[in-house]
Amino acid sequence: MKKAGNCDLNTCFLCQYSIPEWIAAVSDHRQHLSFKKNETIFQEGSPVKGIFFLYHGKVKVHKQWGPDKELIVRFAQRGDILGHRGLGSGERLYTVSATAVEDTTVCYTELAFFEASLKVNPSLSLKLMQFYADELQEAERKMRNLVHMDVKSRLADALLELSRLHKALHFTISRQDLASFSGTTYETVYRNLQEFIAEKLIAVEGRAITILSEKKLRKYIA
Amino acid sequence: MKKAGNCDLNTCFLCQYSIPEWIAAVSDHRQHLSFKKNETIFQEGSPVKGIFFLYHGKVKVHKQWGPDKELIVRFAQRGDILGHRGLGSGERLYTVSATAVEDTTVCYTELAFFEASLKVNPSLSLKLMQFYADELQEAERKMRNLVHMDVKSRLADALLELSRLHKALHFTISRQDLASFSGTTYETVYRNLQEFIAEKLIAVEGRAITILSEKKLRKYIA
DNA sequence: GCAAAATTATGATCTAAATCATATTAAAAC
DNA sequence: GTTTTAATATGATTTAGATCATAATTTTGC
Repeated sequence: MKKAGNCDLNTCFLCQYSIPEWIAAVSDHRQHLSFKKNETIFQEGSPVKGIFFLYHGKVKVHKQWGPDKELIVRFAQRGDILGHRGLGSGERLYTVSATAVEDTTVCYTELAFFEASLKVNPSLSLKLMQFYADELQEAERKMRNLVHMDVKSRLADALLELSRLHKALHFTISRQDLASFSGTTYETVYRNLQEFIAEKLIAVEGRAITILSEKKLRKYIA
Repeated sequence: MKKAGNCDLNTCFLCQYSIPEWIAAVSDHRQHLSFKKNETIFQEGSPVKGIFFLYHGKVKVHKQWGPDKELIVRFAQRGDILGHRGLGSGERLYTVSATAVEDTTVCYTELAFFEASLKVNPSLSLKLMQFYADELQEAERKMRNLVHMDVKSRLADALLELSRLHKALHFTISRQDLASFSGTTYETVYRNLQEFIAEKLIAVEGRAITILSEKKLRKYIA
């Protein structure tokens, strides 16, 4: 982790939904940090000191279970807020970890400044509230999927979500991350990907996955 | 569902966190409804017209999967807000159903009034935001549990949560609801409850469950 | 550029928990 | 208060998917 070049004050969740008059304050209070691939941005269980906004790169948000099991709850993209899960009514501890999956640049603001931003910018508060509602909906939809859908369907769902996130039918992800994102194991992902390939729903080359039939993939979910 | 006697303007999430001057407005805009055991308060997929506050009774918040599978995501208690999951950025549809598990009285306010309340009462907004963050944390903790813990541990977790919710070591719940809350089936709940009884961690009489050793039950989770 | 570490590939085995089947009992409805 | 319906009890069977084991290949660090 090290300091990095400036963001454009125009991209992230904070800047997008703050009134123009506030942007100067943001500029004064932000700090730029960059992280190499696989570096930890913040760690589950450690105290929340501030909020992050992703400027460049990709980040996985994940929970650990024991030494070697994880669950990826979200992939964050350019502009996204990171660390807001820590803002509950309990102890201010991160309830997830955030790890760069490629070289990444983020803006960081201390908690106090972010809270001031919420007070000053009603539309920021509103958008954050909506974002929480969206994430809660999605988390509970996935809970239902974990309980009632089989792995192949969950994997189809994960592939479609990744495609949506990347705004492309083509993206790159390791088998293990795909397993942690679908709530299963590496081996099971491997086998089901083979099946999808045989059914010509996807094409795979190393870590690169291309969706060939979004439609047929979607049928696995309903 | 029918109209019911007045709430005390003092108990629910809305009244608790509104400024005193706003309470008169709440009084003008609330509507009282009562639901019998097993009646539906609102249904997954139907449009969000308003927000509910539970005044008396118990409500399960659940998602359906096919005709006969469900997942209970939450039990709501006196004072709790209901329907806020529908306030995301997408279509305003309830993403869960709410069903009375005992005779229940709720206050109802139209969406527009609730949104006005949020604008007028910053501390209501703040509390709602914290509540979302709490629920999101909890949903993701449960996702991790579904993926990585076995049923017996999840059942222990569910029993402890129910105990916490009821603020008592004694509570009442059907086996099927316990299954839907733990992400498993009736039969598996039945068998694991037998084991807990044999281990003297709980006592069961009909639908009534008493926790005998919170401590030992807790060991199943860690 | 090479050694070490991580990721991928693939078969064999095992097991937790779902499903099925069928009494029995309890609760609700008429 | 009896019929109907729903919830509980419990054994037998099946299966999806985890775990284990071991190569082969790729990536990364020095």
